[in-house]
Amino acid sequence: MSATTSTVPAWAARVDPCDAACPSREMLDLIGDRWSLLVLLVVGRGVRRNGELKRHIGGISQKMLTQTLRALEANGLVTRHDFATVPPHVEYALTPLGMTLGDALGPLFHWIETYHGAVVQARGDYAVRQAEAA
Amino acid sequence: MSATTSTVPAWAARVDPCDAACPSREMLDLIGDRWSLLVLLVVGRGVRRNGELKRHIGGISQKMLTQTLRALEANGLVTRHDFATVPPHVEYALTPLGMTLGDALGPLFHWIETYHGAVVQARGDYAVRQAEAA
DNA sequence: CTGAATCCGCTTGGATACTG
DNA sequence: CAGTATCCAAGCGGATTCAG
Repeated sequence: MSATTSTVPAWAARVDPCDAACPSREMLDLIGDRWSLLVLLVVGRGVRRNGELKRHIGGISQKMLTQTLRALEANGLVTRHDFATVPPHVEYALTPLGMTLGDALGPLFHWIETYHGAVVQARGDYAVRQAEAA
Repeated sequence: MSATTSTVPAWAARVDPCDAACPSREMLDLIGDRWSLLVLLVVGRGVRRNGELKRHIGGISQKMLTQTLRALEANGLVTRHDFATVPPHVEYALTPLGMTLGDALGPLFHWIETYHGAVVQARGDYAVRQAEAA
């Protein structure tokens, strides 16, 4: 560790957002929307069919579900299997690549569980501080 | 591997997106925007001042930088220290809570580095498949 | 230097109706 | 059941301007 600015956490040194061409940008865009992580999660749970997914992910519209699934498919994270039957039957599943992403997301979900309470409280404290300042 | 649906990855069992009141929803919303993760990352790197941050995070506007910092502050992830001097001097830093989130994001950043190439290739393959189908 | 405030275009995303 | 297409409102977010 050298002197100057060096106290950089390990996790912060890995990507370079300064560079617009950096993978972090487009990858962050892919998962940085309202539904991708949720869909990834539920598909990872083994929910495979369109209707089931829509019922499981409360609040998602058909449009966004399809759109999100297509994006995930286009990026090699989920597979889409159309049985070409009548009535239609389509099944989605995670690819091996998608599963590795799921694994990488594990700590994040764990953090959410663990620290959600702390965030809520911090939010309350902040609101109080704002009120006092005003 | 058992037969029916039971093969649920460990990471997929942790949160319940079905429940609109589930922490996963609001937490996912907080980080699921264009800039939050980036700002969190750069602040984690020790970049503390407004101007520096804007220069480091290519493409971010003053408006979004301030807005994002305020949101992170309101959720207890970063601190804002105003030195109340002329000219103005303000410094941002991660809270301990913010650092734990950074830690939880480490595997995700690592995944991005590791599998970015695979995603790009998958994207190419998908495009080819689309072209052939058409 | 830090940042608040305004204007405004573009995208996001929901509701609905329609197809196979 | 699965999915597309269209319409349209809301808000995200950038550029600019003003202030302390």
